[in-house]
Amino acid sequence: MSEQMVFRAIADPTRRSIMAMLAGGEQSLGDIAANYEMTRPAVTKHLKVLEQGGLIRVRAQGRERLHTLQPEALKSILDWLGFFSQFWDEKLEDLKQAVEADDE
Amino acid sequence: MSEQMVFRAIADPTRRSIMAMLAGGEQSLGDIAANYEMTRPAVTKHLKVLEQGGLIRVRAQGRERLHTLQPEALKSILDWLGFFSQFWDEKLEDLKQAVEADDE
DNA sequence: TTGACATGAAACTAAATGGTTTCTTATAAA
DNA sequence: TTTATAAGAAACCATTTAGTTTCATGTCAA
Repeated sequence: MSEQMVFRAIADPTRRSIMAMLAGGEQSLGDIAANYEMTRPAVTKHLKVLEQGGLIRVRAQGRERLHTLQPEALKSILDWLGFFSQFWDEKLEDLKQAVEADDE
Repeated sequence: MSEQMVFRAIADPTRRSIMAMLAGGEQSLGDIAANYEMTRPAVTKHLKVLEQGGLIRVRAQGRERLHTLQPEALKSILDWLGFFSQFWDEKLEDLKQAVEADDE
């Protein structure tokens, strides 16, 4: 679950779309795949990449596998953006610190 | 310069490293390439991807090409993160709005 | 307990990606 | 005006990626 895996995971538009969909709540592979032209195995692979990046959690229930968004994993991205905010706008850095303080 | 090109550009660790380096100021291809094991043409390709994502600007000076960081392009990423902050932490959304208000 | 259904796994393919080498062009400096 | 330097361009290669098809497995329901 390295930082790199998060960047990799969000690089693909289909995966970002899946994340947006899961923001609406837990969904099975079938539910998710119904929204795309591609086959289920293709969607499964995207879900695996998202899981490796820590962006979703998977839970088996009966013969289904339910996927839930894990948006906290996006903090790596926020950290990275924070570095550049030095050269851009100090407010992003402030926000980042606020979010982190919120963690405890 | 689509949103996708920004996500694609930052997906590669070498390119993120180049961005960090350029945060220190304008640099020529030679300057940048000196910091990597790979050949100059390889670095050139990375720079092209960064340029396509709007993350750097290139300016010719004599026989050199000077590259400067364009961190504003990272706003697409911030926007996208902002959507998920709904499901995570409202503070990120606040920050995003603050940054955008700052634009005028 | 048979059948249908949700998923996993494996083998394969096409295209994109990250890299190389070689060659050319433009500018600066001796 | 040669010569050296900075970079672009093109052709090529290996690996990864995003997708497919086919087959196997586990679970629910008739």
